[in-house]
Amino acid sequence: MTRTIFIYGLVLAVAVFMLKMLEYKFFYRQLSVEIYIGIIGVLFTILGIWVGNKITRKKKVFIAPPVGEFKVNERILGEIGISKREYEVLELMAKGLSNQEIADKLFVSLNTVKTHTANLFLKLEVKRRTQAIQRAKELRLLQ
Amino acid sequence: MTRTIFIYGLVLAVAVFMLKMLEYKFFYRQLSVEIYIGIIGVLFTILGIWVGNKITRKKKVFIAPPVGEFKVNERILGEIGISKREYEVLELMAKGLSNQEIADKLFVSLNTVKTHTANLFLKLEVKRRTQAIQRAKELRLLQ
DNA sequence: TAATCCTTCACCCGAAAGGATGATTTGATG
DNA sequence: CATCAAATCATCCTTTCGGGTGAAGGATTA
Repeated sequence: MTRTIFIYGLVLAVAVFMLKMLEYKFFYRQLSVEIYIGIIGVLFTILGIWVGNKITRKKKVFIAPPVGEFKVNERILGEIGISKREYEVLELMAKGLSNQEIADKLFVSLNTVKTHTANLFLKLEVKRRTQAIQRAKELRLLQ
Repeated sequence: MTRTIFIYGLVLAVAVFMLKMLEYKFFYRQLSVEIYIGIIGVLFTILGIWVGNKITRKKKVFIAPPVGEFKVNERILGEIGISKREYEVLELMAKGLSNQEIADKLFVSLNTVKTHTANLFLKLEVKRRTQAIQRAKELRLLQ
């Protein structure tokens, strides 16, 4: 990235230099203003395309289809003793939300969410949220 | 594509028009040549970036629904540009391992793992590891 | 040969996550 | 009514994550 900017600057400098040369010819050989502008335009357009391709890498948006039906295993849910609220947190956690985002979505404080997650980790017997999500899917608590 | 070219032409025409106006000011208000060139340069650079983005445009790619057993979608893997090592990290990440644990398992430093994860987040266009795992499963890069 | 990619590692810094613990309120239930 | 679980929030502290940047060596390729 820094390199790209550097190269861009360099090319720009060279371009300006070349334009100065051109300017010289322009004044002494009666090159028309239009041609002058045209050359500058083409030059910078090419430069722009190049830079644009460098910084915004071409990308494709992949869209995956949703999969099949699913039924929550209520039995295990009760057996482990996961409360309604905790389950809500679990769901949002599995969607990849941060604790703060979950807190905002449920209209509670960050601390509350942290309490819920801590309880979930205890009940699911895991140490991290990634493991919790995994475990929950294994137990068919989540799709 | 034809449309893009057409729009490009249109914008070009507008640009030339604006430049003519500028030229007018240039001659009558003694705008310096450097500023004139600068404006033209910036204008056409922006134009170039825009055109570049239009040409190499992100397109939607729909992923085939899952049939039978799981098979890693090598095509997407290559298209997104995830390297072997990065994929290994992705797998371990999905198993719920921490960066440190991944580092130990792959016999590399924690910093290396963090570099890989950072690259993965870029390529998968996500912000967190939980999202990365999700996305990877959507794209059928992981089971 | 030069450019590019991959892999490796480092340092800094701020944000997020997690552990431990305690406290309050509310609703259900024996 | 007393009690218990659930839900809420807090504080303190440590660990983990993630962003940004730079750099070096090896492999591949134009």
